[in-house]
Amino acid sequence: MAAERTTARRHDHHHCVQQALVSAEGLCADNGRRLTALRRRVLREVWRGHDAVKAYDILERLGDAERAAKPPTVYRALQFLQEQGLVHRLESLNAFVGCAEPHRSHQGQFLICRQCGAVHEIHVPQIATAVNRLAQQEGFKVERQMVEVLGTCQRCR
Amino acid sequence: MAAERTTARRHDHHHCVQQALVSAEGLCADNGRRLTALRRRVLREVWRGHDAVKAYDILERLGDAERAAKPPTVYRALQFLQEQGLVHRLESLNAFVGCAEPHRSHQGQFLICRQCGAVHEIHVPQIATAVNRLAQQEGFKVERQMVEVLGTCQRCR
DNA sequence: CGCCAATGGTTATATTGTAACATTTAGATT
DNA sequence: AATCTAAATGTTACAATATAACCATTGGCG
Repeated sequence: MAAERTTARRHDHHHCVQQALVSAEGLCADNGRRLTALRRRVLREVWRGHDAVKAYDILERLGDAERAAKPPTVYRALQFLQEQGLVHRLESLNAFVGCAEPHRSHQGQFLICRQCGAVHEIHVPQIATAVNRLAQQEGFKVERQMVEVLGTCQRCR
Repeated sequence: MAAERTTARRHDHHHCVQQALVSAEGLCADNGRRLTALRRRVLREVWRGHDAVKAYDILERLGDAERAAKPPTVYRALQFLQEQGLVHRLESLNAFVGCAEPHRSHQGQFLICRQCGAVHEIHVPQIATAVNRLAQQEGFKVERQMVEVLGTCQRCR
């Protein structure tokens, strides 16, 4: 159930999901890309809670009893969603999480709880700034920044 | 050959490797851990250059013609080396890189060139500071920070 | 309608990583 | 030195993650 996966404090998770879907519709429309049924379906699964979701978990939930979904189906949808900024990939977990603010440009900074799996996207501009400054010194052209902080969230302590 | 893998500008890479091995010996001695032949061998392979090395690449180079090495052999050695702080795992690449300063405590911050694969470990205390401050606000206990910056290095531009 | 580019299905396989148990080895102890 | 033991390594088997390549379908367009 969604209840056991939603994290942090209690909240109306249905609202989160709706928000994400509406956001996604808008964003895809703006970009002239199609948010197909499959992609919406996958996005929904990613938004099952606020923790990271594995590709193969989505896969399982996608298939009917008779015919199971195949990996490329999910990976393609996930790639699309990533390109649109609708989901982030958490490299340290090999998993995915929905982006709550796909409009805002950001780099992907996360607090990840080892205990409960909650993923909290953060926005610390100082990090990006410091990275960019150093990169500039080094003559390095930044394309993507990933910041993943593993630890224990407030609730789990 | 090592030459084609060493990155950034020309340098005496043999010196890097020696440095790393000496460092490793000292560190293990201090910690009362054994730097066995196998572990040294793996560390050497990780230090083949300054780019990230994949576990299965090490694996191939480990085995004799007759009997190939098996995955757990490499993964165990890598885990040991990570625990000692002698190598870092690059989550975004599923690969490993030697740590040039295993004594200094740090969080693992890297500039990774997509072109040539060069991995440049950086030390930007402002990042750790900013992360820690935010984590504190959130009541989040930090255990590990990962910062991986993908882009293009000076040479490749 | 008929075309075509985008999307999704399917098969097969590559890559990455681990569990579980057996064997060997290095160092401590007698 | 012989013996013991914990650490290290070997081995088998498999789990988990991901992609290549090719085919079928579909949705929008002239």
